[in-house]
Amino acid sequence: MASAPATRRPVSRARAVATSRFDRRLAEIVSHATEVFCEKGYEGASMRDLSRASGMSLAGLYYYFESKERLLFLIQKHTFTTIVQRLKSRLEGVNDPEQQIRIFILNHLEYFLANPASMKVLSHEAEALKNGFASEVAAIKREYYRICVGLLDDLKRARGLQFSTRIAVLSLFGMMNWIYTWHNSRVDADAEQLADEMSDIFLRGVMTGGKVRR
Amino acid sequence: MASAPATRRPVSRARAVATSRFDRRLAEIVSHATEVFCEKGYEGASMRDLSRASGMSLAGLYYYFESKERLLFLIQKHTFTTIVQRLKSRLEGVNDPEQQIRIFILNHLEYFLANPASMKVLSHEAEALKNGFASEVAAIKREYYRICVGLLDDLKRARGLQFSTRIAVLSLFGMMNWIYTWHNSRVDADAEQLADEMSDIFLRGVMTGGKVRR
DNA sequence: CACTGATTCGAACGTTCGTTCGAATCAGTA
DNA sequence: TACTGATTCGAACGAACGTTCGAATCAGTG
Repeated sequence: MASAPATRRPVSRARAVATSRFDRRLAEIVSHATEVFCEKGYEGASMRDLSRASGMSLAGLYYYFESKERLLFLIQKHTFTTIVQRLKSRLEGVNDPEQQIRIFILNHLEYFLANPASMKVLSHEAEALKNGFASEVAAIKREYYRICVGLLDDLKRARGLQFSTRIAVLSLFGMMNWIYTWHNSRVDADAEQLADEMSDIFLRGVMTGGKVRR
Repeated sequence: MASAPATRRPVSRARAVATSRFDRRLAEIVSHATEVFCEKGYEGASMRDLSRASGMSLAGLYYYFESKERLLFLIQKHTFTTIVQRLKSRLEGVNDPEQQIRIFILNHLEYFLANPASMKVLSHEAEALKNGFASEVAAIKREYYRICVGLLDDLKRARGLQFSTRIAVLSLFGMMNWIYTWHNSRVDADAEQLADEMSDIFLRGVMTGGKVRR
């Protein structure tokens, strides 16, 4: 999250207090905006919608960020950074490739179900940003993708498997990210069980040798 | 596809000719609009964009459909209807559940890669329609979903398997539909090979008994 | 040719869009 | 208390939005 007004950074002597006040308010706005973007889509949501949702005047919002696009950027960057950071800390000390992949899936789904609006905005509005904003988020995405590729390559090496890592990783992402289109917390399982079921399907699918056909 | 101007149906004596002329022109517009919706999103694409892409004046477009929303509806309905129709004809005469599922996947991916723009608009703009338009497309989607559930239930019965059909079907849809976010025809395999790889992952995943863990 | 309905378009409608600006208000120090 | 920078807002900007309308053009028949 940023820590300066959209226009000019206030060099305040009471830095800690002023900065945190600003950041807290920005975080509130980001949170409300996430819900609105989730519901109406980035293009479909107007600044006036965001104003209404956050209880702040239209003009007031621009004290916290310089454009609607930057607001989407803040949401995506924060969400993606958090999920990668949590993943790294969870993977520490685990060496078995299969366990690592199960952790990858669990981490992804737990965050997904705990922050469905953020994750929908991240998944569904992936093409909405342009130029600098887009490339910064793309860099995080690439890192996240690379981590998963690494885990799968480890698994292949450890078990002497043969399959296209690219297809496998992207299929896995598809399984996981598609959830935003169907998950209903009132009828569907929680993250842990969902992660188990998807992990089973994916890992068996990728680890079982020989053709299933016939 | 419809067969009447947006406002009032022309009761022409040369029905065959007039109707087909109208339909041909509408199909061209739909085709151009699909590309534009694919590239800029439904909300992000303006009627002026569609006018430019199809080479017809802004006002002229409204002779062929009564609103931007109805145009999206035409795209989605035609795409979905076609894919379901092809699936049904391909499934005829096949009885083995595993083969049926492989056909389901192949049919989906072949259409996906042959009509990437249509399928992206279908997948990505699933929530853009409202009320009547939305429910008509939702009905086709439900039928498509139900077919896949039926095939998987058959497989479970035939092989004595145990897994959540709902999770399996939706995971499979995720794998397949996510393709629009990553497929690059210059580096990725063709539909047949892709379908084989995804079928292998999915079917092994769902058919392999016992825990893989440990 | 004249006639008719199908097709196309320029121009404009009223609305909403993202953003800006200057003035007002607030909070915190001196 | 007076002062200062942080924060908020009403009002407006020009641009772009989806849609409409009446007139012009086209194609096909008599």
